[in-house]
Formats: sequence, structure tokens, C-alpha cells
Amino acid sequence: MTRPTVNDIAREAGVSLATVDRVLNARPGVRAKTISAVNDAITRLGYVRDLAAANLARSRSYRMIALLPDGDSQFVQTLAEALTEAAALAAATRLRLDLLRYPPEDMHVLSNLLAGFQPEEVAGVALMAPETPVIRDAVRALRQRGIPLVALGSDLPNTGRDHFVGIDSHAAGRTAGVLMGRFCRGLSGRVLVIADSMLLRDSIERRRGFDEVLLADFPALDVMPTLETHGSADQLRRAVGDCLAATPDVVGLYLLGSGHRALAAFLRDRGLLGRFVVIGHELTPHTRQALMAGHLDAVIAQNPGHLARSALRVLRAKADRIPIDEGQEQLRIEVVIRENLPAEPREDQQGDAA
Amino acid sequence: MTRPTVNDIAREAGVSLATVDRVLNARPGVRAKTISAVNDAITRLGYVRDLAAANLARSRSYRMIALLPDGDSQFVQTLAEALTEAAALAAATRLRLDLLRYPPEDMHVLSNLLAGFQPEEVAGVALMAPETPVIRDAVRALRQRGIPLVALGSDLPNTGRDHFVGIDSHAAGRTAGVLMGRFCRGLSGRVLVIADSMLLRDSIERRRGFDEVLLADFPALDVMPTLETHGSADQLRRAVGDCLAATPDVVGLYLLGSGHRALAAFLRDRGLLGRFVVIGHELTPHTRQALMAGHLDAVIAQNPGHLARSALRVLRAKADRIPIDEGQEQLRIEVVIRENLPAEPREDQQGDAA
DNA sequence: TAAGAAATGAGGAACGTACCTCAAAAATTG
DNA sequence: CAATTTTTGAGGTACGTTCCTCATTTCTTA
Repeated sequence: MTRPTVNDIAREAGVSLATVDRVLNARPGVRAKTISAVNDAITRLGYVRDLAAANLARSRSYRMIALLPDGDSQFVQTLAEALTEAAALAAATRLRLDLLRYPPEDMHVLSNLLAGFQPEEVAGVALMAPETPVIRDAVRALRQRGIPLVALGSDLPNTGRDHFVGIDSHAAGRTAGVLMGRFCRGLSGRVLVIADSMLLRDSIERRRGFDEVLLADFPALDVMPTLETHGSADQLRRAVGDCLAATPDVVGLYLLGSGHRALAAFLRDRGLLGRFVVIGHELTPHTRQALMAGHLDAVIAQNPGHLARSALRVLRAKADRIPIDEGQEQLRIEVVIRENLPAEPREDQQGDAA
Repeated sequence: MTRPTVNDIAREAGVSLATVDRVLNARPGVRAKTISAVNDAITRLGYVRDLAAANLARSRSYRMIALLPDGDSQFVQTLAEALTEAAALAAATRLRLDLLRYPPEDMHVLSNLLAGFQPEEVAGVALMAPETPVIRDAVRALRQRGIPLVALGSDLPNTGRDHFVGIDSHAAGRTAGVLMGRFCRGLSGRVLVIADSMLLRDSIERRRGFDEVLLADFPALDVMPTLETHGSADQLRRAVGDCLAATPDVVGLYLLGSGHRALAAFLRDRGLLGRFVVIGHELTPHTRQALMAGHLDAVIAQNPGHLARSALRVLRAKADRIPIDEGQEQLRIEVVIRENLPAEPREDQQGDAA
């Protein structure tokens, strides 16, 4: 009736507890025949190791590290908060997360940080970084030392990272493209694409997906070359202003990255708010506000809370060398419009010990 | 350096371990002054109770029950699988889930089932059922006995259920409405609404949300009275056929419930596939296929995996009387189009004991 | 201030697993 | 077959908490 324990296995298999323990924990000195006898008993009884007890006995505690670029990106900021929150909850199951920020302008700082992590101290690393050669090497070396690493938000496919926690940027761009195309049904004209910088893998892939869809399925829409703002509101005003002046038949705006506040301010000044179909990425206080006000028609987003929790779950699984639940870790490309905007996250996080 | 334990609290507060235990577990016989002394020590040390150890000591095991209506609804089927899968994972943390189905035509069977659950045996119940008077009474009685209950998929607001795991149907209907309106930009005409039955709370609320949006924001579209199919493909063919014959200017179809396969077959027969904007609910093998084929333009969905895991987490939290993480339990109203369709779930679930 | 009640302390057993040591048994080798 | 190696058994301690008992101290109140 109750759950079988290691003692039950021993009895069932006709061996001692010590032998069961050797088999369960893959310790040496057991004959193949005995091993299979124990495993048979395990399957016969339907034994499932009590992870709580196991971790308690091991007095295992996991120190994880999350590395995010420094700067004032709203998305990174939100993700940092989500990580902190997820870590607070995971603290009850002996996981500690240190959240570090690195200067995005110098990858050597990050590389040195990574090089300093030792397997005795660090049970896993979640990293959000572009895949430069320096980083690639540092990640490879880290994994060589036996420290699991998951790429967070932006993939590092050529580093052998253990897992990627995030959404497929290309598919996200395609999704944005379809929405742009469909929301512009019956219209013909040009679509402006605005990015911080086209050096980031994410931006490139989104743009590629977006273009694909518009080219194939919405011939009435014409996608213009990307306007790069480098995070500057002035540059955005200038670039978009010039472009609108030169091409009067703009019907849609696609923001690959940030700049929603600057764009809204600019459009408001010109009396153009609501004139275009506007689609952007990531749900931040700014995009949320723009959605509510109706200046922004849709946002393609990944849920920072899910991102954070998934990263911690995967890292723990990797540290324990147990398989991950693919279904649970598959993050959705969310389409957010005003009508399915989730309620504002509340601020009062009361971690109560009682 | 290491995590503080109950012994550390005792030392810090200058009391005995027994007293700390009394405070932590809200046992009687401690002066208010002592309680606050202990709590101060707890906050000073940043103590977080080790849940693994706590549950081990309690040798608490949770037997939860999930109750779903019987029948061949694809969504319920998928949800049942998700629950089984989530339960398999939760087994490692001493949770057992019994999944029961009840005949949807007789609520007294369900009511009797609920009446039979005793708090000594059942740590929590997840229930998907319409809110009839019989059920309302049974749920109230259950909670009176101290058994936590969460409403699954469809809310039971007047029963005092501990929590609702699911999405807001009204908002889901509004979301469907906006997509219908925007995907029909430039068109004017009628929109057909097809439902299994309008007796279900969900259908009513979706319909209400849908109507609201179309009425307020898309005056060019005219919503027709609901066609009820009662789950029968024939009835669907007849009703939709009659309606299309009578009103030639139909531009959109909205499926409140199931019937995607029957609708696709009907439209194919008539050579009408792809002629209308079609929007439906829930991601099932049928809607997935229809999305891929392009017969269905968007699906408003809730993620069955999230639903299942959220239900188990909430029930466990309720059983432990600890607060739930609102952020994590807030389920999103997903908008699924072909471009953000998640990869087909794989079948090979390998639960490995080693 | 003495009797009674309330609060606190001391100690131990238990939960299921990990990990250790030492001795005994079994298998393998020369 | 004896010597050696390998495998197995027996038993203990530890992890951090819960929950119990019984003794002792401290506070109330008549």
C-alpha cells in the first residue's frame, strides 16, 4: 500500500540493503547478475527513489549562477527579477542562485568570470550572451570541467551547451510576420522594421522569419531595410521620421527589439498614433502600456517567469544527471494582445516561513 | 556559510529546539513574546525551512484525486494524459494522483464520489465539472470536511473552491473576437458561431466576450445566433449548411467548442475550405492539423500541461497550507497560429530510476 | 505566598536515503 | 586445494525536520 523503499527492494531481491545501495548509486563491486536481480525487483515493485530523502542524505545543495548582460534593457531587467523570484522559491529545495551581471561591451570580462567557476563550487550556469568566439571557447572549457550550462534567451548552438531555454527567434519572427500580414489585410504598402542593432543573432533571425512570411504570403506588403537605432531615442526619431517622409505609404511598423517608448512618443508628437499596425517583441511595462492604450497591436513574447523556472529546473536536472521533461521545458511563443494581456504582476511577494 | 537549521534558530533566539518547533509548526503553548523572539531570529538568519526534510519527517504522502468527465472530448483526453504525466513526475516527491472519470450525464454519480472522500485518505481534489446545484453542494461539503479542492478548466465560483486552475473564458472569447475582427479587416458580412451546447458556462462566457468585442470594435461584422450541434457531425452539417444557404455573406466561423473535424469535412465537401476566417478553441490533434493545413486561422488555447502541473502544485500547497506563487499559477490565454505551433509532443516518456 | 496553570527545556525516535567500515562469504586464480 | 580477489552482508551515522514524552521552570491568581 505504501511506497516501496530500499529495504523492500532488498527483501524482494533477496540481497542486503548495502547491495541495493551499490546498485542504485552505481557503485562498483557488484556482479552483473546481482545488478539485474536488483533492477528486476525495482521494476517489480515500481520503486521510485524519494528524491527529497536522497538529497537530504546527500546534504546536497546546488549553487547555480545566472549571468545576464548589464544595461537597462527592460526584458533583461524583468528576467532578472523572475530569476530572483524563482530562486527564492527554489531555496526551499536547497538551491541557491547567484545572479551576476557582466558589461556587455567587453566579452573578456564574462569570459574570465566563466573561467573562474569550479565544479566544486558551482553546480550549474545559466548564461545569456551572444555567441562570440571568446564566449564559445569559455563555454566549452566550462563544460569540459563538468559544469552544466544552459543558454538563456539567446541560444549558443555551437558551444555544446546542455540546453537552450528560450524560444526560436526565427519562428517568433514568422509569427510576427503573419500577424502583421493579417492585421493589414486589404491594405497595401510598406512595412518599416526597426531594430536596436542587427548584430544580435536574435534580431537577425526574427527579421529573417518576418521577411520570409511577408514575401511568401503577403505580396501586398513591402518590407523596408532595417532602421538601426542603437538604443537611442533620437536616432529612432530621425530614422523613422526620414523614412516616413520619403515613403508615404507605410502601413506597418515592426520593432525587433526595444524602443517602444521612444516610438510612441515620436508618433504622438506627429499625431500618428494608431495610424499604423505596430508589432513588437517582449512584454515589458512599456509594451504592456502601449498594448493597453492601443498603440501597439500585438507583442510576440516569451514568459520571463517560465524562462527562469525552466532554467533552474533544467540546471538541477543536469546537476543530478536525471532526464528533463521535454514537454514542460518547451517554451511557447506567446502572442499577446490587449484582450489576453495577463493581469499586472503584483509586487507583494510574501515568503512566509510558517 | 551553510544554510541555517532549526538548531541555529534555537541558539540565536536563546530558546530550545522544542520551542522553535512549536513556533514553526504553530503548536500551542508559547508566549507571544517568545514567538516573536523566534521569528526575529528566523528573519535575522534568513532561515528557509527545508521542505524535503520536513516532508520526510512528516512522512507525508499526498494522495490527490482528479475528476474529469468521461466521454471522447479531445481536450479532456489531452488533459488526462497531461495529469498522468505530471503525476508521474511528482511521484518522486511523494505525490500520488488517482485519475477518475465520471459519467457526464448524471451528476449524482459525481456527487456520490465526492461525498465518499475522507480527509484521512484524500489530500486534495481537482475537479472539472459544470456548476450544478448538486455539485455545488457536494463541493461545499467536501471543503467543510477540510479537503482542498481546485476547479480545473471550468470555474466553480460559488462553491468556495480553493482555487481555479484555468483561463478566463470571457477574456478568451474577447481574444477570439479581436482576432476574428482583425483577420477580417476590410471585409464586411456575417460571422457564424458554432457550439456543442450553450448550456456550458464556458461556452456562454466565450460567446459573451466574443460578441462584446465584435459589437464594439468591428461594426462591419454581424454575429449570428449560435448554432448548436450537440456534438453531432450531422447536426453540424445541417445547421451550417442551412445557414450558409440562407446568408451568402458569411466571412467568418467561430467554433466555441469541438467539431473541428466535422466542420473541415463539411467545408471540404462543399469546396469551401479556406474561404472563411475560422477561429476555434483548444489545441488538439484535430485543431493542430487544421492549423497546419491552413483551414483554421487561429486557436485560443490553454496549455494542458500547465493546467495539470498547476493543479498539482496548488493542491500540494493547499494541503501544506503554504501560500501559492500567484505569478506561476496564472495561466495564459494562448493564441496559436501555424507559425507558433509548438512541436508535436513526443511519445517516449522514459522514467529512469537510475 | 502557595497552589495551579502555562510555558519551556531536554531528549529521543522516526522518515528514506547515502555513505562509510569491517567482517564474512563466494568466486576466481595459480 | 590453498591463496587471493571479488562480492556481499551487517551495522552504524548522518541529513533536517516532525512529533512525542516527561521534567522543570516561570507566570498567574486566589
